[in-house]
Amino acid sequence: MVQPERNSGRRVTLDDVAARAGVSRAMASIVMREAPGASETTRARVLSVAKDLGYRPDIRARALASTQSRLIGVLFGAARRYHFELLEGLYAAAEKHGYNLVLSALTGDRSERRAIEALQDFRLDALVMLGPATDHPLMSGQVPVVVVGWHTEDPDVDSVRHSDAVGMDLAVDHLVGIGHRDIWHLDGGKQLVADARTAGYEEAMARRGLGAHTRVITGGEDQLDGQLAANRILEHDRLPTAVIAYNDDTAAAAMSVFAQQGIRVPEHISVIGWDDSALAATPAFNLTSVGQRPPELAERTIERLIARLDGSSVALEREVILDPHLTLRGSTAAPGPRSVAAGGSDTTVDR
Amino acid sequence: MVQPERNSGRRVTLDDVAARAGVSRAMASIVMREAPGASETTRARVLSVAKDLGYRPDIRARALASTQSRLIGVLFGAARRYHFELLEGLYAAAEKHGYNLVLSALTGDRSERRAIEALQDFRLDALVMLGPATDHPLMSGQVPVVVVGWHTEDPDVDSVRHSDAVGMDLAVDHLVGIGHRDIWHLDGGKQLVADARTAGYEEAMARRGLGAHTRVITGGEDQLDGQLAANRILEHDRLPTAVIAYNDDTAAAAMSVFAQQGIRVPEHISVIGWDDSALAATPAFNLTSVGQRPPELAERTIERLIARLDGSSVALEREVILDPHLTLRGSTAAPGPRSVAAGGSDTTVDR
DNA sequence: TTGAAAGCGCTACCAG
DNA sequence: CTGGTAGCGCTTTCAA
Repeated sequence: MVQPERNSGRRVTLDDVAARAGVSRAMASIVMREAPGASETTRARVLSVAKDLGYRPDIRARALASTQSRLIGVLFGAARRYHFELLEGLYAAAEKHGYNLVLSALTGDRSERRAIEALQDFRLDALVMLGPATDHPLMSGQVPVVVVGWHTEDPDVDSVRHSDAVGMDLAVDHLVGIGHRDIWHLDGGKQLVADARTAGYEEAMARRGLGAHTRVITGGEDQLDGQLAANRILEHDRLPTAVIAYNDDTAAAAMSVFAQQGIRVPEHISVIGWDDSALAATPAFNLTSVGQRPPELAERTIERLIARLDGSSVALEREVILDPHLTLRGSTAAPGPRSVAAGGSDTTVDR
Repeated sequence: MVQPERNSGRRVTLDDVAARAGVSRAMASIVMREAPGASETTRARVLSVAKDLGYRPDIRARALASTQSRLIGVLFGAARRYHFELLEGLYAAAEKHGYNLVLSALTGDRSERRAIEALQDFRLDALVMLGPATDHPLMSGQVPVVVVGWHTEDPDVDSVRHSDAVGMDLAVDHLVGIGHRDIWHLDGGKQLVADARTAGYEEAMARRGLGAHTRVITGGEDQLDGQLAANRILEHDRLPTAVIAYNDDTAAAAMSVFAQQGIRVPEHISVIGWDDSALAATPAFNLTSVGQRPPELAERTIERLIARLDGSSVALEREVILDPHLTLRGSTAAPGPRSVAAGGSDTTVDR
């Protein structure tokens, strides 16, 4: 039941491994680093000894001795479900490339500056920012930085994200396709991503000659914002037949408000969310949603960082823009009275 | 595009500070560590030079040289709002004591073992577990471990949490006080905390002679679980007049389901959540909820860890159990037809 | 009080 | 391909 003591009090070092394998420490180091310069047999032997001894390299010593720390920082502002899904992918991708992740949360009391300082103490090789969406990340220029999910003008910052324009186009296209015209957008408030998404919505509507039906309702990014915005919608004399929300949280919140007012989704109003998160897949919401596969975003993010780090920058574009998809669920249907869509399996629409 | 040199190529080291201050490196080290053995004047001078130079100690070197890393690991399983609020407090408390936090998330693909291994590479001085609620944390016995929010039999693990029994008592007391008798519990599924909470509910009911009105509905911890459980409740011939949910997420989800079925809260049914999270405070839910102030939990957690680390364990109790409070909002009212409670300010009930 | 010196565990560079 | 040998930046004895 109790934790077994690690090999008589002292931890296993590279020297132990080298001695036991009958090679020099340098050799052992080469093998552990997967660096070139060791024969297959030696490599195999060292590896097996290391495993036997339960050797784990000391990242402190490793970082201190080398110019790299093999540490990637991840700064996240909100603990949204979507971020968590992204994290999952980041861990996997980083590990695959032999990197560790250092997480740093940006909480209310903790400014970006403080969070970054804490991160800098670890001597990161690179930084991934899931948020906050600022125009000029503080660590820009110091190490490779990639922001995921939004965009910045900073020439030193890469970005990996999905296209808001394409996503909006998919959403509007779907709705128009089943007969909607009065499609409103419940926006994300005043922030970079929200602006891009709103612009995408307006263009998509205009492109279909629905400029006159365009209407943007001020929203935000959390459930509370969604509730308030939904109430704001209900104040109008004539309701839209469909609403495209900024994200799944606000969409779900709006749905709840509608339900409380006896307005049924999708019979009376169709709702589309954004992120295609687990919340959207929840049976009670069963939300049609625009989404990017987080694992893919994560993979591309790490990939990009590694490329920068290796200097193997084969003509890197500063922005990686992926096409989102639209997952069709039960929250959208043709306008006007009709029965609920069958709760069958989800359908995905790609561009 | 390429890595710009930071501060004229080299970073500021302790030697730089020492040289500039005209003292030995050892002296500078003493000052930076706030260790005894330096005169006031020396200390002041060194500190000022360090600040001028923008010196930041290298935690890698520091950790390597000393037996301590001054790093506290935080393992979290779910990215729930409540955990995030807790994190906020942990950062503040750790910083106050001169410790850094290293976060590690437990995602689907990433078992506790892997997360712990990643953490161990940092040579943590201590570990805080927000989850998962296992009976025997893997790092137990290696470093001080405190689990927050639940309880374990492991004698090497401290725990800081609120009392589920007291919380349930507050909830049941409030409901009974305004006239409810048919009070059901929508439980948290099969996990440690859920069991404790269910037991608390049953005792609280029994204590008031309501044993016959006791009924536990199988639930879970996320919104989906809440939805399903709510539907399960609706299958009964006779509905309860009040429901105490396992947490705010399930409570909110249940409320949504009720609303969709035309059952109004609190007119037809009262609902109490748990965690008193931001979700509960959301106007649309306005949920009466049992809660603990996360900052307090966090503070006690770090405090306890430091005590263990310092060995200043003045007869430490293995468990710190705090009293939760009940925040009264609009989701509870006397049973039977009546109008909605005014949306005034929240009321808090302590024990 | 202060300074010199010995590592912490590892990487990286060197000549064999 | 291999085995010495410097350090990385800091803490920590131990004398002075």
